[in-house]
Amino acid sequence: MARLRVLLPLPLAGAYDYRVPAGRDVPPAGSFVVVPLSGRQLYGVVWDGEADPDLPERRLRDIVEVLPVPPMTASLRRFVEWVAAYTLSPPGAVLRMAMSSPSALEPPAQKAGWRLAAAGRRAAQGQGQGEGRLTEARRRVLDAMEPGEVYTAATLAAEAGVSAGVVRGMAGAGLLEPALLPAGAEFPRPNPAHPGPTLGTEQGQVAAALREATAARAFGVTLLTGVTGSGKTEVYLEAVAECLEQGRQALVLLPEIALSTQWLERFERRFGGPPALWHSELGSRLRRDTWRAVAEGRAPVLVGARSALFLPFPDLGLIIVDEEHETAFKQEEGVIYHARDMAVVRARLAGAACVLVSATPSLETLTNAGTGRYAALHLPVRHGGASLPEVAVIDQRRTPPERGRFLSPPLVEAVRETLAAGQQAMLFLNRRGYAPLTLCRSCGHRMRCPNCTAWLVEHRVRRTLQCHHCGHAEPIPETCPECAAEGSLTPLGPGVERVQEEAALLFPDARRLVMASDTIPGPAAAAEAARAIQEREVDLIIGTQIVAKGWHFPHLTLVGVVDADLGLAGGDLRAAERTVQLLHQVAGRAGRAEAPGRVLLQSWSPEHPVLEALVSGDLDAFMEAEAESRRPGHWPPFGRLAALIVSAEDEREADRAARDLGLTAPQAEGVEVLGPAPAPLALLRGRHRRRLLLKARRDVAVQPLLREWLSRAGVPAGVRVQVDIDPVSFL
DNA sequence: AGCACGCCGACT
DNA sequence: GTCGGCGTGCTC
Repeated sequence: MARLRVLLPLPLAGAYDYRVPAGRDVPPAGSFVVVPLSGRQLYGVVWDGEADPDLPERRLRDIVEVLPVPPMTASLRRFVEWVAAYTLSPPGAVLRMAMSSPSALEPPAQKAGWRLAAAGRRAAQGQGQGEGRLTEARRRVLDAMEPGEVYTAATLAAEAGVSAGVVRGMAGAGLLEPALLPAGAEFPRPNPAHPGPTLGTEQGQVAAALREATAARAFGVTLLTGVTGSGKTEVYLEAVAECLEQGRQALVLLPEIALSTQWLERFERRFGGPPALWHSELGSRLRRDTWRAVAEGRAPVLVGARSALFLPFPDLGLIIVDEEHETAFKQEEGVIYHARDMAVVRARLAGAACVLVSATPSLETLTNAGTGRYAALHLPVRHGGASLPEVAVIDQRRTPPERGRFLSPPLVEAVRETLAAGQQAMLFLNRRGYAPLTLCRSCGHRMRCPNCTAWLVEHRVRRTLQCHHCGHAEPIPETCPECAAEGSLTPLGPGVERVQEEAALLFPDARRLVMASDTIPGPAAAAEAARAIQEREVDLIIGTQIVAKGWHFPHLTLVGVVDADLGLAGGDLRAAERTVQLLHQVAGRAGRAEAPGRVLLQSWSPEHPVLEALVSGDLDAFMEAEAESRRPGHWPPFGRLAALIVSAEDEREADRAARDLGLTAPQAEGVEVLGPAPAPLALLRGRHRRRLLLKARRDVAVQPLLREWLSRAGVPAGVRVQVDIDPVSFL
């Protein structure tokens, strides 16, 4: 009896061997199968390679069933293996991401529909005999139908522009016969020939280059840069159009797909219809239908969050990573991976073109473009004649805000002018809630999270103190929990809620909108906010980083950054790079139409290179300097990093395990291990955390080193060691 | 990921 | 004397 290997979506070390019952066909690699495992039945994938001939027959069990789904392509199987090896995760854990909708593997439910009967086909060809006179309405229904295709009564009536009664009547007359069709959403086919927006000369040239890269039907990476408003989206949608014309599938990754309603409008303008969507908020039904539509090639374009990389595209021709510098592409839990980097790998294994898009590319990507590994295309000007906003710093030391206030006089004045001119203004502060710290004025006690090394953030609207790391929330106490003093708890520092309170005092007549992840929880709220702003129902937007991405606010002419220094503190390798990217992105919201924009950055250290770069607008020079500061120490992208996070409920256990790991650290040429040290979030969700950082030269393969190190060290029970290859966050 | 087996506290 | 807590270990 034949044996084969089956990979299961579980964190097991490898594939398990199963038997194909006698007389049954041996399913090819990639087939989705049902197999027994310790008394239950699981879905798995027939994997490549030979089964172990030494495994005794009695330990083998039979494959139960081969599922009627297109097999997983070799390209996706290699991708699963590659990601597992790179991230040091069990392959099954990666496979689980590629099987994220198990119910999609089951035969789809069928629903009742109609197709042309023999009499209907004759009538359609004008050879009807005795089936009654062919009315105009019935004629239209026949014209709308393809022979052999199955339609629901409702879609058929809608397509033909007749009432449902006509369809019923035709069925009664024998022109149509009942048939079953797969239930679930019909997936629209975006039309590459749809007349989209007209491109400018330079846009057209860049679009042509991207089309060429896509038409090559081979792997290659292109970096597409250009300031906000230069039309990068419209340009890369031409690559999508080319991919569709090639008959291959296209994948667009966006950092925050759930909030991207304006992006979807631009897509529809180009293609006359929507793409398929993939993100964590999809309902289970839509999720299942989408997964299956992708697998069957019925979804030619899919737009999604990072997890969409693991969808079973049968013939992927193009991957776009928009806002490639965004840290949201880094998955920080479970299998820890960077979707931008994995997109490049997925494209290579699929023989697809890959386009990385950003106004402010990451240093990693810039370096790859600099060495010629990636092609580079640039859109130099803003489309439609709009100019870049003018950026200036407000020196808080010279013109400080009033005591207990956070908006300095020049910024208040600028907002006033803007509002008086009937234009919109935005105040940006990357901090949710009312105040980041609550302090007792009487004894100095600070309200902190019981589970994490973090202050509790006051959310005045919800009347709670919240931890932004673990979700802990408690009511704001009347008295200090430490010294019992009454009314002594004082909010310290601003969050967007507090800025909105100040704005209410300063600009009482302005219609204000707070945009933060807790006030804009999903696509519907995002769409409503975008609409209200576009319709000028809002004068002043007060927002966190969610306002930075992808929005188009044509009447916004002033952006005030409440705290431009925020994010520069702390020993994070990428703090400066990230701050430049975020603030540049926010600045790009201003002045997109005919009115020129203005950006004011409140800062206590205007001489900081980040602020100077933003004011001068010379981000290239800033990134070059950033590169030169990282090169000598072999910091990324000129070297490799891997973080080990050791955690345990017991603090001493965590300490001991981390110390033991440090003592057994690999000693090799070009490799350095830093730590252990308490993680900045030394306590997270009740676990004590220690960090070690392995730094290696670029030419060192860190995975074998780490594998050997971890197996040698032997982690005690209760202690968890997470490996984060290419860490982005240093918490 | 489940689920069983296994060793220490409050009960019919 | 048992029922049950969830800590370790195995599943082809």
